[in-house]
Amino acid sequence: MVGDTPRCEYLHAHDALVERVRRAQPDEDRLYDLAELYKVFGDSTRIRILYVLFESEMCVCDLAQLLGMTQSAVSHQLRVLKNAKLVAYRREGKAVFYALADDHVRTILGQGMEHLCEEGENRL
Amino acid sequence: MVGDTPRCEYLHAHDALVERVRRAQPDEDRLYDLAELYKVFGDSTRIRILYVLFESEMCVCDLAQLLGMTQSAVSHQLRVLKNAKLVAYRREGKAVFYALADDHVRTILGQGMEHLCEEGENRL
DNA sequence: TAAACACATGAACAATCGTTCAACTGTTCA
DNA sequence: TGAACAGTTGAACGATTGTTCATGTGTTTA
Repeated sequence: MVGDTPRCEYLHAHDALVERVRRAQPDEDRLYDLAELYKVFGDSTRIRILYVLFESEMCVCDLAQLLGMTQSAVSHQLRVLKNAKLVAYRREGKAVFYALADDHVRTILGQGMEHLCEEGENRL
Repeated sequence: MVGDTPRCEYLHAHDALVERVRRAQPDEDRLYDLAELYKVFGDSTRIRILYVLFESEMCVCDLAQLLGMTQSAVSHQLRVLKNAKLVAYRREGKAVFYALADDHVRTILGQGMEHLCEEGENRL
């Protein structure tokens, strides 16, 4: 975006470090996809849905009722979760049941929650 | 938000489940904070910054140079990361050096990256 | 002290995101 | 087959978000 940003004077001293770190970076595309993944977790409605599914698979209607939301809104969010491979679904008559896709989602949620808890503890 | 959403007919059959799951949910505030945390990870610029700091602590100017961004833009994002307790900083003369706050951040990044890699593998 | 430097911050604009409303699939049952 | 139901989808509006530009803060050095 910017090519003529003024560089700090001691930059040449850090040049080797900067270059080494730059080479250690993953592909930009991969980092972009990673951000997209976390963006899916970054909405309280979707987090609530995931935590419900953490306990049990559930149909859209029950989800909407439990969360106090429109079926439409829930369905839109389930679509996002489905595209990110975070939930799986199965049809049973007129109803569609959703569940967490795999244990990976559980782990990620757990890690995040741990970080929140540690904040209050001042573990330095 | 919605109180008069039409309920599916078999809802009364699921009532016990819904109620049990509802009671198992963490506080709303906690889930909200968790979403806020992931929101911080949910931006490719911040992910890039975190992955750079994954390799080494670095001053703002070098970060800006490495990422091809304005010092201002980097500084704004570092502020967000700092507020979320994801990075720590120390002053050395005119420069300020940033680093990952703790190993928790590393774990979360690693878990996310693993999920991305597994997507391609069709591990069903 | 005054200038230069590294960084932080506030305002504002463009872009992205989540919800609502309305219409549309697809399944079941009379 | 046709009505009722569970769920999906598209368009649009309001709110949130990230960058830029300009200015402010704090440290060093002449």
